[in-house]
Amino acid sequence: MADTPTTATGSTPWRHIPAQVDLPALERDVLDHWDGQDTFAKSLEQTAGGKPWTFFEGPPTANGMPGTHHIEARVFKDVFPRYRTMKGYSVERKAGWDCHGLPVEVAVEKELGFNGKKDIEAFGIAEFNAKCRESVLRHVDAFADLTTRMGYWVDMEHPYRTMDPEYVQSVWWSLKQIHDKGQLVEDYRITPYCPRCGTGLSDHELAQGYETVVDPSVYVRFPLTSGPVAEKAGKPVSLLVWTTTPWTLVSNTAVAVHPDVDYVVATDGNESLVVAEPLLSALGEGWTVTDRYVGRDMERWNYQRPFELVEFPEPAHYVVLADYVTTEDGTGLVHQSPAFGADDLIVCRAYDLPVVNPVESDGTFQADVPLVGGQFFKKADEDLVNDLRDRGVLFRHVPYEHPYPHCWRCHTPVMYYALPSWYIRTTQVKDALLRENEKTNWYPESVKWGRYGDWLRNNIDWAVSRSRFWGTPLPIWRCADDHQVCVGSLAELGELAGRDLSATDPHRPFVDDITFACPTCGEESTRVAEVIDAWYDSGSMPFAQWGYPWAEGSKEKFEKSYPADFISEAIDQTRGWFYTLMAIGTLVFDESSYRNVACLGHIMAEDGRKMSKHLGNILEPIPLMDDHSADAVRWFMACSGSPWKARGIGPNVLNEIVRKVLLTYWNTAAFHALYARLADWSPSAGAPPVAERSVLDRWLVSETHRLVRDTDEAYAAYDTQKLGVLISQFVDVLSNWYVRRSRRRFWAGDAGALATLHETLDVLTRLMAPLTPFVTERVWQDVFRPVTPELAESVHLAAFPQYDETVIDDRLATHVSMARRVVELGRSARAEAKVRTRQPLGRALVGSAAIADLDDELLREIAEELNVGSVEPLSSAGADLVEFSAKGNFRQLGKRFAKQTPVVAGAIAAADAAALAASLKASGTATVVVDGADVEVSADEVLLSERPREGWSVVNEQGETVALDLEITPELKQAGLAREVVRTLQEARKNSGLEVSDRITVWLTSTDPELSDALGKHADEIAREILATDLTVSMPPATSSLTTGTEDDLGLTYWLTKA
RNA sequence: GGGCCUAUAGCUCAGUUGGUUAGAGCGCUGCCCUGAUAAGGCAGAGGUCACAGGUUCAAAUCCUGUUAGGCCCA
Repeated sequence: MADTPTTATGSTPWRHIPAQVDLPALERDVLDHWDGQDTFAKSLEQTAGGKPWTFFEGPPTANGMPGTHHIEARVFKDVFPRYRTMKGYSVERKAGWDCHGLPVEVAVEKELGFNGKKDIEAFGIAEFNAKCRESVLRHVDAFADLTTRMGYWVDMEHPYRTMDPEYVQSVWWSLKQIHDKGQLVEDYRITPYCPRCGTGLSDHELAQGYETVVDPSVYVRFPLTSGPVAEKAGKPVSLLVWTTTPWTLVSNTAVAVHPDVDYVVATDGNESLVVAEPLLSALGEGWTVTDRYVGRDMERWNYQRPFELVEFPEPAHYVVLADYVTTEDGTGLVHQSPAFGADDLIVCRAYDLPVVNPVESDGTFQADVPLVGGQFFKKADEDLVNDLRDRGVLFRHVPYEHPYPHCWRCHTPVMYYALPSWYIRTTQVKDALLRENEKTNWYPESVKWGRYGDWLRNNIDWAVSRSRFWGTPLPIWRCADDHQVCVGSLAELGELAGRDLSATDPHRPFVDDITFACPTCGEESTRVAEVIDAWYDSGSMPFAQWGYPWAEGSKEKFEKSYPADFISEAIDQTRGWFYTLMAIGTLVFDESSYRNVACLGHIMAEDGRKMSKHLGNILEPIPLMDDHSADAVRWFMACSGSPWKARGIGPNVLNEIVRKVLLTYWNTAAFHALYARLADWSPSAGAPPVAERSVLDRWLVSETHRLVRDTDEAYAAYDTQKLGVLISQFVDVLSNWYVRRSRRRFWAGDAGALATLHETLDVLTRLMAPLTPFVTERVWQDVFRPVTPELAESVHLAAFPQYDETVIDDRLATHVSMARRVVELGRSARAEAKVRTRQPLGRALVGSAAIADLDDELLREIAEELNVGSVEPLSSAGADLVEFSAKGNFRQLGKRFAKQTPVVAGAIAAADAAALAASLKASGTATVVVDGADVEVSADEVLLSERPREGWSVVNEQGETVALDLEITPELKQAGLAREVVRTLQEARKNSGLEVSDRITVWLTSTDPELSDALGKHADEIAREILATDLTVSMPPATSSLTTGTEDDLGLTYWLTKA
């Protein structure tokens, strides 16, 4: 690395790796290194011939600043391509920008101080769109900085942009495919509409304008004219219908009932009314039920409509079935007016009912409508209700308070209004969509047939047009006779228009000006006014990013990369990009465009609340990474908690990742480099065969292969949470068990230990590289490449490690974990006895179940770790010292005894444990008495534990026992004092700034006779431990300049100097 | 109003096919260990596993309902 702070030392290639490291500074260096070496490009070149593994980048809109939440999906979009690249796949990574859409227009409108579409038209569409074009790329640099800083490798040099002419023409081509199949059609769409402003409102605008108002709610009689109860003993029978918008009754078209709800006919003696049974109480007192029908049996009963004010194409005015009908309020019979309600329109369309709309676009009734002609729609309620009352069809009238949307600009009540709109008939490919979804792997799986599957099963046609300015123009031209031509490219348009249009900007207003003679009738064809939903743009990226099929080479690129192996975005894209990608792919190619999709939860502030300016809890992404390192942030995004759930990020959790994972890993590598350098060891020097290495080496080799196997599986299954658990646990046990227990061998330059740790760190570095690409690169450059120059020049150009299943030794794993367990219990026993670890003890006794798993090598490790002379079986203390207890193993017993389990377990607990133990040991079975009968139980059905009676410090947990012999002989006492002296001098060495390998000269004096005795007997051992070439038990010569100190508790005074 | 997700220690979260005494980290207290470490270990305090029913010999785990929060949609 260019300006690395690490340096080669002397003749050895081993670099000095500092134990402390500034991760953010390290990352800046690594970024420079990648930049200088062109590492990303090399990784693509190196794998160019490999099997393709395709990833699609979901395009962000760059008209806002990137936030910390943007890092989340980008981590997933980086980790798996890096992993696949290390596995030899060719992974193309093209960035993209989403350029069109209403949010862009709204932002520009706000900048210009505009107040609606009229202002834009006055300003000029060309000028307005130019502003949008500029706005949408305003923060591309900020996104690029974020992308670079976090180590997301994606090609930002050649991104696709949804506004580029090549992209737009590709979108046109796909729309033409859909139009030619008759699946892109014009129809009515119910839009929230402000009649004063004359404009539709977006959902976002609508949400801002809710106000609580009091509307008349009316219960109206609709007399039946057909069906089994139309005539009831000469008395009229009516459907009772409830509505809060009496003005829509003028255009009543049908009445909807729920197919599965029970409806009743009730009479008060004068008349009969039909209502849903759960809402019978709406009628009041004195009504008796005479008949009942399930909703689905009422289908197509005819009735007489409430007003005869407008002409109506028949057939209409009958009962229809609709699942959305509820029995929460009203009567369970819902008035349908498809021009003014989205649900109404869907339901009525299914019955082919007409859409009758007597209201002008300014919100007034058409002038020729009797009674209410010319009236504003809301104002007409009063006259209409009065008329209903006068004619005796009004059953009840009550004021109804509810939230109703108003225009956020002018507070005019919003009208839900049928406007012509272009639809893609996705309902026609619903079965194909369900089929494609079945083939898709969702992470987490619950989304597949949960939130997303529900959306597909309830699929509705996609209203794809927008009456706006900045978007892909809908490429449909038509003449007065509605002969439509959907144009698939500028070349095609040029042919129709008879001139070269290849350089035309395919946006409004330029394409609006192009007209041609209708190919069918010769009359003038003009473009329809709309642009398309920007979601269609982004859902087209699998082919449009290559300009398919027009751009040169686009066919090859497209065919090679469709469908994608992997996409990932946050959960809010289920009905957004995840849907539009699948829908467009299925419509155009009859195949969804992705196979695996990771669907992430949202990123919150550390307090679990949404990050917002209002709360002042926003964490800016780049400062966050500069404070904690990008690797830590990446690790958080991938491995902390479940990525499928909302998660809070902040300094606490990031600091923990740095300390527990990144620095522990770094430090283990630094430790290895330190002792490999001191031993002048080389990986090429050859090491003893694994089978001849020490037990901990053999164990670590096995665990390393296990880790490769498990992480490889986790990567392949997109399970980053599991990766985090596997790697962090491995790093912890590597540092705090393997290295800790092996330190003496490293000090001695043991080739087996050095080779084992070297190999393990190599593997660990590779398999962590996709997650934490910075620190692993630095370790690769500073620890591995200097000593093995033939290695790949970057860890990201190296191969993912391989494993050998036959090397994974489960028995050895069990044995080592038992050893660790015994150590844990031994420490606990020491703490309980209040005997410090530096005081050697004679022996530890271990329960017989545990000791069966421990060979001599492991017993030695335990003895050393616990500072005891030997570890022996508990039974060696003499049989009568041991006390047994027995418990039933519920899980085992449950299989055999089911209901009797607790009784048998009780019998085991009540039995003579010593006899039970003896019998199990002798024959493998034992007999207990259950309800007077003998029952035979086997060894695995009984949990035995044993403990000595007294004079020992004993810890007994979950069947395992460790006992410490607390007798401290004079020899042990002195050995303990020697350990204290060693400890004191090691501390002094460290404080005086000596290197770990420096040799020293030492003088010691004591004021305590017992200590003096110990110094005399253990002088050689002390000298060896503290690397003293010369140790004198006396005062030093008066002239020397020395480090000195005293340890009062011991009565020790020391002087030392570098030898 | 509908659908989905979530609810476990003060905080952040694990918890396999139901099974013995529900775990970890952070934080707190005490002690210990340290020739790489910003570490590590042992112990202590801290839990009505949101609530209410149900299934079962046995429920944090399976079922039903309720409450609260989140997301999407109306």
